[in-house]
Amino acid sequence: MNIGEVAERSGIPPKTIRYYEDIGLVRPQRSGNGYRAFRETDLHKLAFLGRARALGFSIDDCRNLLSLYEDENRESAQVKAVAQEHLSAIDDKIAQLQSMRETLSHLVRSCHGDDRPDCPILSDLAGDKS
Amino acid sequence: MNIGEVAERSGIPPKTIRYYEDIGLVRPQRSGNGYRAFRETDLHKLAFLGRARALGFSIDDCRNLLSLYEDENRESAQVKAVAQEHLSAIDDKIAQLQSMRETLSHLVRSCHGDDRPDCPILSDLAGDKS
DNA sequence: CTTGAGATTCCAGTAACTGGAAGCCTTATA
DNA sequence: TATAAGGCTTCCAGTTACTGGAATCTCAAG
Repeated sequence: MNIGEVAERSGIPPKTIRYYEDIGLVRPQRSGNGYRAFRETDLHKLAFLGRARALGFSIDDCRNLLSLYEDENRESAQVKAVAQEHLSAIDDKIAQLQSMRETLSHLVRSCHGDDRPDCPILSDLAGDKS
Repeated sequence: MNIGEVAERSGIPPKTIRYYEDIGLVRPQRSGNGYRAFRETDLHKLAFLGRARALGFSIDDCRNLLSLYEDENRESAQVKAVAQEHLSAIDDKIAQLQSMRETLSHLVRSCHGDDRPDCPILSDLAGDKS
């Protein structure tokens, strides 16, 4: 398989696949013409990566998960640990965003948003006390 | 004021303040010794930036908000538009994270997490049906 | 006079790609 | 057979918003 077909089938753009090779996540062989020659296992790996990335795992986590996946003797506890840590990072991020959202939506609601210059959003950012 | 004091009072680290000058967000004067000489207005601007950044506004948004802030003839509608767009970006991000969270927490719950290699998390990432 | 704190500049690295240029390789068509 | 289109290659640069570190300079205290 050439890179185009793999891209199509894995849903990962060619550029990204080349990047993943650069950083050692996949190691496709090469055909005589210098083109990358992907096997089914490479495709499988890339699809794995695509799903892990879609769940927000970092590249480093992905590397880790992939090696656990390929290790017959892994302990599921190791996988679970990675996932749990990521989950709690997601929770933190959600909490942070929700707090921003809270403040921001108050501000937006309080701004009349017309042609007058008076604006509580700017006042707040400027630090004006109430 | 030297950069250290401004950093202290604005809560923005010196490195970041220098960076903000690099990209033209603040333009402190210079004293004879080459040190940056900040006025109260610079400090005020930096505090403004700190608050905007804390609400998740991008540097570009900040630049925009700052210029609106300094424009006596702004229309509050412009400010509100920036804020609303950011708010909806935040909402999108929260939704995306919550969807990740959903999937991931199911997976985590379904993994027994012991010394056995069997792991639903990996199975899911590998694309195993059911 | 020396020492230490705080200031300066410049370079590089972070995360994970993405865009673009220049140039092969292959295939189809005129 | 010439050529044009499309896919592939590599390499360089840019993105976001800083942050760390090195080498050097300035200033105040003892």
